[in-house]
Amino acid sequence: MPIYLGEVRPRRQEQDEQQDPRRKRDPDATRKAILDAAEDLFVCHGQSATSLSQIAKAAEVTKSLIHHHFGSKEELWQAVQERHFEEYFKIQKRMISESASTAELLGESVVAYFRFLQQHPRCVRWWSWATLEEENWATAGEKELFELGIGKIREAQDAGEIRADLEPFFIIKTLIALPMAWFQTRAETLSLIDSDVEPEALDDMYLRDMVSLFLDGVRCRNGGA
Amino acid sequence: MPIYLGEVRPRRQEQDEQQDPRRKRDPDATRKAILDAAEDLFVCHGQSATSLSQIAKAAEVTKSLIHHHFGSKEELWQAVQERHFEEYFKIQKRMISESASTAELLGESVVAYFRFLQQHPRCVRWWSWATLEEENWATAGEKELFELGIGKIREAQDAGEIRADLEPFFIIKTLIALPMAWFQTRAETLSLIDSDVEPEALDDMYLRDMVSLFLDGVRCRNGGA
DNA sequence: TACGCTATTGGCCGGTCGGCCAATTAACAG
DNA sequence: CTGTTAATTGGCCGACCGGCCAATAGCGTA
Repeated sequence: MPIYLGEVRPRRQEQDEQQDPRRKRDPDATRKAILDAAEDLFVCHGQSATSLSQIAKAAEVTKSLIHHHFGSKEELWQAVQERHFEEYFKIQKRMISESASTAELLGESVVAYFRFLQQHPRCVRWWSWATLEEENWATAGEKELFELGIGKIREAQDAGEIRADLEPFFIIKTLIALPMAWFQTRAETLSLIDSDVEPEALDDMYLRDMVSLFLDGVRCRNGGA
Repeated sequence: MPIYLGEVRPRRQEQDEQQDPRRKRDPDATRKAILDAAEDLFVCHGQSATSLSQIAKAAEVTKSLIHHHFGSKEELWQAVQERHFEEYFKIQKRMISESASTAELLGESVVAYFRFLQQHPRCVRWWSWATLEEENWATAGEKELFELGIGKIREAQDAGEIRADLEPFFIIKTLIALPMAWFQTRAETLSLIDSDVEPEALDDMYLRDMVSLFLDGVRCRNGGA
């Protein structure tokens, strides 16, 4: 004996019906709605704290439909992850490819990465969940990204722009760590700061010092040693 | 899927019975056993993926007993967290206080912090869970730690050992981020490296380059600019 | 010894979990 | 128009969740 807990709104609004009133089934839109809702909730609460019921409700879909399209909760998580990282790798790859391999390569890269994470807070949280909730193997896309970056750094090292005594892999690790860690702990940092600067201003202040420190750390010294 | 960072030892071994066979109740030992088991499982799987039944089984205790001693699951998590961070802050505070505030302060500090995390992998994971699973406010202990570190850095800046144009708070952020991020992504890194170097050797290689980069970034340049 | 306190136990609760299944029905190919 | 496919639905399942409670039993104390 089901109980009506309020009205169930249709997944597709009236505008959609005007666009195509005959179409009452749309598996692609359904899949997207489920993926979107799942990404929201997974990013917010993590996988194990998110139930299929919540996802179904948020996507305005029945729970059975999730199983129909994705199989299990685990497979849904994988599907969301694939879509997420596909987008991420595409953007990062373009970023690295477009960057010059000479003078201020690393400075531009770290700023670009910082701005990217600033505009995509989901990336930070998703990546954090992923490293905690599953065995973390490097994917092919990740390897490709590192190879690309290592190549660029080697060029800059050969050109004498960057210290040759530092392993390029570790430089990239540092480049990634500094922006990522900042946004991972952003809320905590804000509560740690007494003054009432706006978050964006604080971001910029950190970025300036961080880039300065990083560049001084990787650049060749004039005086040697 | 999950990573096990240590086994849960039985609460009372046979030796204990020999020590005091009459003693069949020991609330303190029980509390400790529950906290130990909870810490193991929370660190491994996070709070929401850990059930009270699992904790009870691991601690060799009934579920009711957990509620008796700690109230709710949430309160148990808090209790574990308090015990964990109390230990953490004590060690860190001693580390900072003992460090000199002159020449190689930051070099020693970052190495010490790196070694600490290397020997306490739980800290990395616990801290990661904490930043994801709960609203993260800076605690009093954390504030104290930062104040302490900022003071030390200011002294070094006044002594001309460290660049005065960098905000001490951000220097500390960097100092923490570089070791933390390394161990957060350690498994992924190992799968990314083709060669079969031992993990400890890789740690040392990263540490050397990271410290060198960090010190070059914060130290005053002879030539100015 | 007897009593009170509480650590400890086993059993139970309502609710929710992930997952499965049969029935319905829209879309489409012939 | 008819048959096939598959998107979609509601209902159901056993398992397990966190939490509660009455009963038991070991300990300190009077």
